[in-house]
Amino acid sequence: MNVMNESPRRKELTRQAAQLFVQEGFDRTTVRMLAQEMGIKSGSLFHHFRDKQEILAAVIEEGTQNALVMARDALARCDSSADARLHAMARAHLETLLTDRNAHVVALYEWRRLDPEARAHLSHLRDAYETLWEQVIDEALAEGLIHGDRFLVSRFVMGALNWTVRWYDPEGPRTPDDLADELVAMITRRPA
Amino acid sequence: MNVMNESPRRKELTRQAAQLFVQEGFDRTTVRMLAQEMGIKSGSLFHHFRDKQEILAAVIEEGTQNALVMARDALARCDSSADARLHAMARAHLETLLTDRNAHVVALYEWRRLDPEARAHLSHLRDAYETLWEQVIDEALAEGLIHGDRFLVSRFVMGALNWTVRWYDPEGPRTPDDLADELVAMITRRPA
DNA sequence: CGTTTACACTAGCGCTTGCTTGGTTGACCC
DNA sequence: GGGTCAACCAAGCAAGCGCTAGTGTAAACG
Repeated sequence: MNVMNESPRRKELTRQAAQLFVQEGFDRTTVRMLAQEMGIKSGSLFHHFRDKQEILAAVIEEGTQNALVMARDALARCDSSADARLHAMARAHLETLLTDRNAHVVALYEWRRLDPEARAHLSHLRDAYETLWEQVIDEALAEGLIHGDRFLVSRFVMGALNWTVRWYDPEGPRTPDDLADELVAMITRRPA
Repeated sequence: MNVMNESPRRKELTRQAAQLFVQEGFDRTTVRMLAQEMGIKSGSLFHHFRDKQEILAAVIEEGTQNALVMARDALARCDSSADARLHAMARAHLETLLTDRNAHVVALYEWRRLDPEARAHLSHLRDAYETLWEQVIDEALAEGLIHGDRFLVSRFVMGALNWTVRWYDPEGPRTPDDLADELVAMITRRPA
């Protein structure tokens, strides 16, 4: 059992697991269902993952890692004005939420099913991401672009953004960038 | 099996079930755990509820029903200015989220575990609540208190509010009213 | 060539799950 | 004081669960 590796095979299996976790929820997804989706038998699954928990952790790690990379890239690519950076973060957030939807839905809904060790490890990743947000919020506050409590504003913004997975329809008329722009407009006191 | 009634006994059992569902998640909560928490044996549980699903539906119905009543009362109690009504809705929302926290956390996290019939029934309740919000948002838009797309603004606000169950600490320095006021300030373009 | 390695299989163990069945208890009612 | 009824219990069934053990196989390696 080569449990620790980052093989492309394992990446693909993780992606398929995410799909099922979204459809059925973690607890209702059996190892037999996972195996069938992957085109193997349930026993073979444990060649790639130590146990079912590890599959969940892999899914969430993937999604969070990607979000962090996307956000850092987006910040690196834009100028230093708080407005530009706020837009960049919001757009990057919504873009990962779309392209990597399954993994993020799992991260949002099944976080509590992680065992304590996995949770501790993944908390660091998530904290790094949230710190990015707080920095950008701080800059916007410093420039007078927005007002209010830094802690509360960043929580409110994260909530508004994450809630989109509940109602956003990719087939609808609105693009993720539309949402991002409207949200930033809403909190920066400029007409949309 | 007196399944349909609204006995006070059943209300109390529902409250205890909500507690467990929050702690363990619906799927991980066994009927034996529920029975123990209720001080009865697992078999006796099915005297009060048809099956495990019905307990979940009862928990969510309770919470949503209460939220609807609270919101309507709050609106009835305040004057007709959009600002006052916006505050009233936000405060009422956060107050139920606090006093009825268990039921609302279950509604937010375990909604997808409902079977189709229960979901259809409860959707109406939830829609009624969301319609209230959209009306108040409409009034605020009409008065020029806020700007933007009615649909998007109400979704963003609901997201920001519902996300609070993730991070809000009732023991902390902030009251629910503080949060409500800060949120309204954030979207109405007035300094906090 | 023989050995190793990655990946898959079959078969099933030990346990837990939601739920059923058949029966007991005690409070209330005419 | 016999009948009714809500509330509970003891016992257990059939199904499904995560996971393990042991084996097969084909490609890669020296």
